[in-house]
Amino acid sequence: MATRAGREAWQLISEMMFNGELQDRFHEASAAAGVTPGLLKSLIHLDQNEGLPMREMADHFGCDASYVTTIVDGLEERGLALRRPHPTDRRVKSVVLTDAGVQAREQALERLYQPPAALDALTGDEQRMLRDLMRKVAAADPTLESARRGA
Amino acid sequence: MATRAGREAWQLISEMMFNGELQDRFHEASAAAGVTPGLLKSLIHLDQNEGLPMREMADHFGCDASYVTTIVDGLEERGLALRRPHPTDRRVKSVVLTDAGVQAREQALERLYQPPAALDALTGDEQRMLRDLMRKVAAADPTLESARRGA
DNA sequence: TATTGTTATACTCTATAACTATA
DNA sequence: TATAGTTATAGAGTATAACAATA
Repeated sequence: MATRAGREAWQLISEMMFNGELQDRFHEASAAAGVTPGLLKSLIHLDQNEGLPMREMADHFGCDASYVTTIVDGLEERGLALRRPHPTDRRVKSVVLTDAGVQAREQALERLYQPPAALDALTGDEQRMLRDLMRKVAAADPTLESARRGA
Repeated sequence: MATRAGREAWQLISEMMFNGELQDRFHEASAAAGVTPGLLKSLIHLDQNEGLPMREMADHFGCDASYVTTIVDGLEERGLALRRPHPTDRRVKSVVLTDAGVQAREQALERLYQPPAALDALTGDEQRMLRDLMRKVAAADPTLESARRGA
C-alpha cells in the first residue's frame, strides 16, 4: 500500500510535472514537430512495424472513431503515417509510421523526456537511486509496455 | 548535470505519468468537480486570500486575455470564484476563490496527486527514499512555490 | 445483423480584432 | 498614449448522427 511518504513523493512528482518549465513541454514538442498536440499523442503511440487498427486507437484514447479519421488524415497529410489494409478483415485499416514518422516520434520523445533543471540538485549516486526506485515502480505497472516498446 | 541515470529516471516518471491509469486523471478530476479541464487548471492556480489579477492569469498560462474572461465567467457561474476590484488600480480585477472554490480545489488535488497502484511495489523504506529524493529536487525548483502554497 | 471507417454537422475550446474604461 | 478587461467573431479540436462497405 502507498504510505504517507509514498503519497508525498508522488505529489511532488506531479507538481514538478505540471508546473514551471515542464508545464507546456507537450505544446512545445508538438510545435517543434509541426503537429498539433492531438497528432503528437497518436504519433507517440504508433510504430512502424505492427500497425494499429483505427478502432484500437479510438479505444486506447477513449475518443470517437470519427476523430481517429481526422487524426490519421493529419498524420498522412504530413507524411508521418499511412493506412494499410488489414490482411484478413477488409473493413479494418491499420496505421503505421513512415520513416519520417519514426524520426519525428523519436525527436519528440527526446524533448518530452528531458528532465527538469532541478534534477541536477541530486548527486550522481542519488540520481542512480532515483532511477532504481523508478525502475522497480515502472516494472510493476502492467500498462507500460507500449510506451517502452520504442524506448 | 543530469546523468544518464537521471535521464532514465525522469523518462520512467514521464511514462508513468502519461500512460495507463494516470493518462486522463485530469479529465476525470475535471468531470468530478463539474468543470472543464481549462477551468480546473485555473481553479488550481487560484487561492482565497491573495487574489490574482486576470492579466497575471493570462501571463501564467500563456493564453489570451479574452480567454481569461471566458474562464473566470465559467468559475463565477459555478460559484467557485469571483472578481474583486483592485484597491488602487480600477482597471484591474483580481480573482479569488469562494469557499466552494477552495473545497473544489482541494478535492481535485486530492484526486490528482493520488499515486498509481504500481507505487505499492516499493517497500516503506523505499517510498521514504523516493520522497526524500523528490523533496530535494522540488526544493531546487524555483517555480514551485505557488503550487506548494495550497498544499 | 453487427462492426469498421468515413462524411456531414454541431458543439466546445481558444485566439484575433475591435472596443470601453482607466491610468 | 498605454494597459486591463470585455465583446464579437473566427478558427481549431472533438463529438454525434447518418452512411457505405464488409463481416
